Amino acid sequence: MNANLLKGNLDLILLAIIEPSPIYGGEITREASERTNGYFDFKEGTLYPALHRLEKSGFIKGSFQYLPRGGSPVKFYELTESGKKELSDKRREQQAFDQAMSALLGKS
Amino acid sequence: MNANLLKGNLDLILLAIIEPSPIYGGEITREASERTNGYFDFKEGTLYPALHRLEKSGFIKGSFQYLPRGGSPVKFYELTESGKKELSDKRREQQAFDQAMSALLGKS
DNA sequence: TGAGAGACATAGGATTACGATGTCACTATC
DNA sequence: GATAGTGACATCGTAATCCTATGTCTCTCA
Repeated sequence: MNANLLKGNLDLILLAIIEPSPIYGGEITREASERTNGYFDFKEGTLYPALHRLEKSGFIKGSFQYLPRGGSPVKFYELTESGKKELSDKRREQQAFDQAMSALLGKS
Repeated sequence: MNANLLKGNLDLILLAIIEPSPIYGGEITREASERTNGYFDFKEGTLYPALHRLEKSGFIKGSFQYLPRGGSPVKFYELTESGKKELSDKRREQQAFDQAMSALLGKS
């Protein structure tokens, strides 16, 4: 996978994965990988700074919780209201970009 | 336009615009803008370093030529054989990324 | 001759993905 | 019960890349 293609799309992807229900870091990576047949494989140095960025911007909110199976507590993230708006904005933005790309490349 | 979305896609766009026939910088910008109704508006600080990068990589080849209407000579670029291969590789890469994005976002 | 336009060029800053590394709490094994 | 292993979270430094700002050069036109 070309790393640069991810730039500018990572936030959108994370917001979209978090949207349905609270989820923590490791599960986000697994979800992204499974749903794309291994195409996406977020590294920790990619995922965690991005989550912090989103939290700092107020788009997501995290809280540590214990899993039923024990172990260390994990940080569950969920969308804030502002995050929901950001998600739909970014979806639109991405569609506009896709459309422009198609106009240049010719959809084939 | 979100600048980050362009990252990793600029080379593909330039190669695609250059492919049909030799073209110089200013015309590339105009072409990109016209075909996307003004969505793309490459800045000089974006365009020229990118062209240099592609030329240094051997994907395009430039030569100064005078325009019929006079003025300073302009630098026409055209694809090399290696550039044609790069273009088709990048097209494929982009399609794979699109597909993965759709799998995550749900094409709607 | 001087102002302006068009094309090409590049340095510096900002953003962002990622490799490398570290910490911490718990689990399993010997 | 000491030791090694695992999963999750965290952060530093690097590399890549787009863009703002600035500059130069050539030609045209007033």
